[in-house]
Amino acid sequence: MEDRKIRVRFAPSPTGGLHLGGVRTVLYNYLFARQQQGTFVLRIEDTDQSRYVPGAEEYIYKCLAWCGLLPDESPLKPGAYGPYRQSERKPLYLKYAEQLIARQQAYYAFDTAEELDKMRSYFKTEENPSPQYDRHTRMNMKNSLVLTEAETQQLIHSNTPYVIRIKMPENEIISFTDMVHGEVSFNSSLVDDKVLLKADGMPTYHLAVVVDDFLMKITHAFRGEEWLSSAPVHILLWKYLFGLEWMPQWAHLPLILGPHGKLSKRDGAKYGFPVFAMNWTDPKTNELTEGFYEKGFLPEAFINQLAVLGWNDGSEQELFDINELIAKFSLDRVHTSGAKFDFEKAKWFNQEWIKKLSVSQLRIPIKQIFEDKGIAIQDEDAFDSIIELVKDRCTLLPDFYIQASYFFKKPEQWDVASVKPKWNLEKSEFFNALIKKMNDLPHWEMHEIENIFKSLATEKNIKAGELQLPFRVMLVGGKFGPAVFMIAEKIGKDETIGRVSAALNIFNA
RNA sequence: GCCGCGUUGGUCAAGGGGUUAAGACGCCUCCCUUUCACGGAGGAAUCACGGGUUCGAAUCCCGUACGUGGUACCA
Repeated sequence: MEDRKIRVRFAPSPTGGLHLGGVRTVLYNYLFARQQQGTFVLRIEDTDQSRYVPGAEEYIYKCLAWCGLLPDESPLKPGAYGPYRQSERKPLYLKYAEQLIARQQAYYAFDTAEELDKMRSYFKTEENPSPQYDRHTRMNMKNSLVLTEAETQQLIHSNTPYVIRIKMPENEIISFTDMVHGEVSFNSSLVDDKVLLKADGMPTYHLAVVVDDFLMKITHAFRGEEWLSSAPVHILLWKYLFGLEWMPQWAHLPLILGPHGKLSKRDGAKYGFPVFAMNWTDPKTNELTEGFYEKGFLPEAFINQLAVLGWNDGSEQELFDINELIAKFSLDRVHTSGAKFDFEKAKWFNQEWIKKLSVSQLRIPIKQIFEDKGIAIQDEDAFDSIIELVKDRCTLLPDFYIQASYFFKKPEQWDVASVKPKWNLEKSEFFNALIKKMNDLPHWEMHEIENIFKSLATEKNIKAGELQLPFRVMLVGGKFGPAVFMIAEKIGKDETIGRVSAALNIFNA
């Protein structure tokens, strides 16, 4: 048991966007697998045909690829334990359900949806708003526990739809040791008779997760804490079907919360931050939910923040690359309590990673942004130096466009308001004279430009400082950016002169 | 309602019987910078509450409150 090869899995259901919590679960799986020289498998939990969403599975691969968290085994890259889509494993599950029935650990139930509703509303009281299908109610229902063997067989043979439910034992303490929560226990009397096999022959999550984790030899199972309350069902199933000694070690990860509790797509829309890894468009409603990728996050930053949202190494370090995470990650330092996602901090992580990465690593995504905006980059070396010049001012990737587009085209508008109040004839004349001086300048180089600028200012008896701001606004459009004379050097003599005279017309108007 | 899991500044968090209760984000002040940032120096702000145990509790125990998840032929 102890020397089994480590195998972990991420098992999403392809029903929509991949949210923060999902990515973090992938990440912890990935880190653990890499650290332990194990195998990371991706299994698609598509047992609910009514929730099938076209494109969702491809989307998951895309997100994992962007994050750099690719699985070792998946539907696209099958290993020895396929198929990796539960819908394709359908024939596997029935025999396990029947085995449970044979041992009276499960039973057939023929209740229709209407009959279930009826039962629930009949037993519903103020104290018990949601009655369960359990030891209190099951003997009032239509199932093989109350029907005779002959009646049951008759119903099955006449193709009456049925499900198979687990028969929860009475008053048994079910406990296990969770890798993050420690000892957790439940009383079986309080757990309902969960459906294991649906009327369409598909297993529910409860059966599928146990059967597949066994068949795929999963050793450690990470999932969100929302699954903790159904853990007793899974544990019982392991005990009945395969033996507890083969059960993976569970780790129920704390939830990632939004500003007001559970993180929802709504929060993202409402507070202006993404909740999905990448843009997701619901094919039915056409509704678009923004992703971190499109928002301009670096995968390194995204992963880094998710890693430390619920885990830390005990030191003051906050910035980790993937290799450090692989080396340092440990389940016993994963928190037990949920954490609110803080978009401000997310931006900080991105900014830090922009500073951390080399220009050549940054170039590709930034170049893409410029090209999407219609600015073709021919000279990559020049582009690199511009990236270097402005990177301290950027927190999200699109900021590079805002901070550097004026190197490639003249400003679309000028921040006239910050110039106008102090604008006068003398200043206007200064710039006219400056145009001439610049024109005559043989070496177009920042210090030389600065020299003529300052000596002209002295000559005209105006403080150079008061002229630099208008000059800046003329060249970049606003009050931002690196040293003005550097900008002038980069955009060139003709362009500088052109922008000064164009702006002069506006300022003098 | 019932069951599970939680609770250290606004947020992320370290600390797990004796600490001036780290650090980070955000916020504020100042320095640097005749732009915006970066950077630097400071500041405000925390152990949910009530009982125990103990010489001593943020740390251990019990309650309460609050939050959160579950309570589907969804995962």
